[in-house]
Amino acid sequence: MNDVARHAGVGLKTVSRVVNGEPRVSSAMVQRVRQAIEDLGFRRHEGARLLRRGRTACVGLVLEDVADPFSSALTRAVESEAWANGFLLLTGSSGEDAVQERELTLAFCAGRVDGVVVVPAGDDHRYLAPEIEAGVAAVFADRPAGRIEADAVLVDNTGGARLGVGHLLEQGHRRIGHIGDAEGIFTAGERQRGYREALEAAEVPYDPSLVARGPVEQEFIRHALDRMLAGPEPVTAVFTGNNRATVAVIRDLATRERRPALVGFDDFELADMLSPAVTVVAQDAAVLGRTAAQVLFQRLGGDVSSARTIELQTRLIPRGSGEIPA
Amino acid sequence: MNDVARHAGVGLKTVSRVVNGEPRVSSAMVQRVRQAIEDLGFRRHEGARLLRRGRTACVGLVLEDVADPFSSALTRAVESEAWANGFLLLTGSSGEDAVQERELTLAFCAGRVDGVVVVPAGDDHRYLAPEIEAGVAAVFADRPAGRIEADAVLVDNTGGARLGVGHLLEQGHRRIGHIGDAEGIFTAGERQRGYREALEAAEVPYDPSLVARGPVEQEFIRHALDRMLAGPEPVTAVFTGNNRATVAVIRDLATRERRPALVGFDDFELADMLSPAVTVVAQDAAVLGRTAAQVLFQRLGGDVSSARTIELQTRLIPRGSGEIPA
DNA sequence: GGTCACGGAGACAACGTTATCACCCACACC
DNA sequence: GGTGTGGGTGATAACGTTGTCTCCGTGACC
Repeated sequence: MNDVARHAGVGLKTVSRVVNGEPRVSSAMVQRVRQAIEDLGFRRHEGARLLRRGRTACVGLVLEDVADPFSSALTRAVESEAWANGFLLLTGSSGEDAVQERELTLAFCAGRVDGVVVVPAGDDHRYLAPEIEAGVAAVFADRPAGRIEADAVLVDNTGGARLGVGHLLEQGHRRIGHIGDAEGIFTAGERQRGYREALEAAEVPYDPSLVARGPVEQEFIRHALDRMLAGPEPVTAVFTGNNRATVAVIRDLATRERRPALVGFDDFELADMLSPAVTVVAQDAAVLGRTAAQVLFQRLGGDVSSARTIELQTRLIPRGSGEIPA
Repeated sequence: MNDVARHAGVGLKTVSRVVNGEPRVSSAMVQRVRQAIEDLGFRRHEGARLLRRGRTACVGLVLEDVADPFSSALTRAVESEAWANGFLLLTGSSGEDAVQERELTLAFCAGRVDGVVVVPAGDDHRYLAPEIEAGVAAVFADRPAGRIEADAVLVDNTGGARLGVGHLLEQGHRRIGHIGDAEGIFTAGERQRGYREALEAAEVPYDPSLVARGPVEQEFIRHALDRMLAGPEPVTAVFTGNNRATVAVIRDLATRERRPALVGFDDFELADMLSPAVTVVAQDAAVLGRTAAQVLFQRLGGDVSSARTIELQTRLIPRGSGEIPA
């Protein structure tokens, strides 16, 4: 910029004014400066600018795994919202690991993003308090923050699970198994609660031995189904707590004679093309991402009202796999 | 940092030294500074640091669409490579639009990323020349750069298509249709070339009326299949040029009586669970992303050898849909 | 004709780091 | 006892912007 100023024979500040399109510069000056910029191939150094201004125009997004379809839809939504606000988006995957989540989030904050959207893996986010204190906006998506007050955009997991299990109960099922994510994952707990509530509302006893929660590994799923389908009172239906589990169950059931009814939480591509087509409780990742980003930008825009939680609704998409009668 | 220095009663530079773990600081000093940092909750300002050092420790990734499974696998790979090198990753979707790609890439460069991995949408990348001149490393992934010299990591699209079409020819098919991405998309052209080469190698005449290239919209696919399946010599097999087209074709075929054999370029989740399970030519997005990132970091590490192009191999995964005899 | 307002321009200090250099002291060497 | 030598430390100047303040005209107003 110094070079430009010299080359145009004007003051440094005048160049700055032209670059920023500030008023009160005579058109002759503008011309000269423009020409000099052209000649020297000058480009404003964003880093320096933001050092001075105190903002980076970047927001961070911490996900469980970028490659997960739920995450990618969420990313897409946050990205387009960010872009619309003139912000760039940094992304990173926590791999469902609380330490990694923390490292990543703090790395973003150290890089001085203006805000972060976090799909938390851990349940203690006190580490973020100093950052929030320092002015970083933080919005939690899909799962709430642990041990700090913060904005969150969630899905009505319990209600969704009730919807899915209710659908199975309507078909006459009374022995309904549940396979969900490991202990400690917020959404999984909420969905299990919905499963239980639906059963109890229908006066079907809740049987803990029909619930399997653990890592979504083909091995784990196989054991769980073995157990549920064995014995004098095998399950006639299964409610899965996430789409990876749903797919794993479908894979496993393909190897078996007995095919229980199935309803899964979270939709996935080609669910309608399988036979039978898979009934799911759909949550809208795009809306989730968009909403979270909107809250974030409201905060960045100066909204200092107290933290709020938004809960999005789910909807049942009956496709057939839930309608196999008991 | 000034505050820390005052609080600890030491010089500014000493704080800097402690923060950066530089040698030649007495342990007493380290203690005092550490304490002061603790007391004041000091955190190094990355922006200022990088302004001084000239690097941002950020790389950008420009994709067609973050939400596409191919892209997400690629993202994941680039991300983990970046993270391993201590870099943060910025992502953005071009939406297969050359203008958007350019805007996004330049926005990354303006944000002073140290390098970019670009899955190009356009075919003219001269706009990147000044940036590369200015020291930004650029690696193209999946498709080559247009009108500039740059590193590229590609897939052997032509060979892959030959593989897929060859598989159909082996099953006795002679009327094989091809549905691929619109004109102007590099990979689509290459795959169509492979399709043609395979036919000619088998002395089957290449019939342009059996080729449909356009946007992956259900409507377009329907028309294409209508045409291919009508007339006195309908196709007995279809080779699709990308996974979105493959899925669209499967969706469409589900509504028809006549079911031609099908081989698709690019694998997708649940391809093995459909009936018939879908035979595909698989390309490894993770390897592609990892390789591109590795080349990028070699460049950032000071490798100034001339631009090179790496081509990755594909492999055929026979699952059944290609084995329907003519 | 003096003052006032205002448009146009530049000097200078900041933003928060790091690099360079100079300094001081202690110890070993001739 | 001078003279290196080298570890430990701090002043100071960058890095490339933008905010603030000042300055200089020019025309309008009393």
